[in-house]
Amino acid sequence: MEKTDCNRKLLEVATQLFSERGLHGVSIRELSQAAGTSISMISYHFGSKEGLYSAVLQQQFACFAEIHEIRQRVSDPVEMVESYLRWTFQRHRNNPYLLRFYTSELTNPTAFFATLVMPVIDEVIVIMAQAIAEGIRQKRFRADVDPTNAALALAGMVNYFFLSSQATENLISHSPEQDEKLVQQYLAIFTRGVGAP
Amino acid sequence: MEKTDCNRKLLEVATQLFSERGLHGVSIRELSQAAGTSISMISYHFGSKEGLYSAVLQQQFACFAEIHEIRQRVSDPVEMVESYLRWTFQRHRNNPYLLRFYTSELTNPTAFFATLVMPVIDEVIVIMAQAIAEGIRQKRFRADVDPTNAALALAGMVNYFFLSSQATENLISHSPEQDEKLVQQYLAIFTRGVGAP
DNA sequence: GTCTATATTGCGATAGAC
DNA sequence: GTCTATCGCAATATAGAC
Repeated sequence: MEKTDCNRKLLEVATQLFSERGLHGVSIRELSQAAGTSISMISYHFGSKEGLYSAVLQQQFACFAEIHEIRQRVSDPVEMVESYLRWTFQRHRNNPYLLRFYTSELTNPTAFFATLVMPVIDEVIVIMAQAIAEGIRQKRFRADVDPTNAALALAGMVNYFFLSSQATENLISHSPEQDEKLVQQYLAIFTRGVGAP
Repeated sequence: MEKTDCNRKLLEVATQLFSERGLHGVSIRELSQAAGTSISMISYHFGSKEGLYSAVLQQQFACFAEIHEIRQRVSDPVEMVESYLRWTFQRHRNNPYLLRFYTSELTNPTAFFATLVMPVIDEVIVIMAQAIAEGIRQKRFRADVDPTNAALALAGMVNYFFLSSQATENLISHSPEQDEKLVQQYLAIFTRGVGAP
């Protein structure tokens, strides 16, 4: 293997294997073998197995920063909800491993949860809660809606579609062609749900 | 330790430890030590570490069968949604470990996912989709709502509240005293969201 | 930068005494 | 039914050659 192509390949296979079986479910033997390199390359490039996991995690969660650009571009609350939904669908489509790290860290947090995961999740929730609060101020959303709780409900609806896909593959199509239809369904449910009468 | 009190104690500590760190994150040494017994008791009572994990899983997911009683007792679609929400809150409150096994199995499925987990999840989704379809037939919900997708959205809203609790403990109260308020918020968002105009 | 070989620790499972 | 002791193996990490 040439130069530090080894580095890239390790990150690639680690992303898949860690996402499928978690930090403890994969050995550095299997990782190095799947990457077509030797076991010592993990320590050399990433310090340790946990160092490799941490590098994967950082790569996975980098896309959450995009929420800031969206917030800057979109001012209308309803448009913000629609943008969030479409962005979230695209995020999961562009990166089929993301949700596994996301939920795996939420339910069985590793040492990196507090520094790498929780901050970016909170940022998104806070920004969406702000958008919803703005909708309430504009009297387009009901005054008795709790912005943070509504933001969680919104995130829950869309993320659960991907979270449950393993269990519901026989009940509903998960084809990307349905995505825009689903965005509109969730948008309709949510905006009518929190909308002023 | 007397008689097969050992059995009970092992199940108890295994439930906590497996929920926190997953099947691969806990060793039988640690399990037996935490249970105040010896390592060989796991093989003796449960065959293997995986056998113990399987026993825990069955115990955890037994409560999902309660959905059948609810369905039998409640005929009104809106009432069914409210009953589902309250039942789900109670399920998570009665058993703080349930959601971890639930999502851990969804994202990093073990050998038991297909037989122990997926069937009970699907049952709940199917029953709720039936209730929503009935609401559409009664023209109380909109005709353009997809029942299965709406059932997933409903499940997503409420489950995500618990799923994200580790990340959002600084953003929103997770005290049980708020539960009824949250049930009403989710009920309002969902029924208005899918409701006929 | 990458390999092979190895040191060391911890794993799951079980044999055999009681 | 429960224990101690141990087997065989796989784990992470690293030393040292190239």
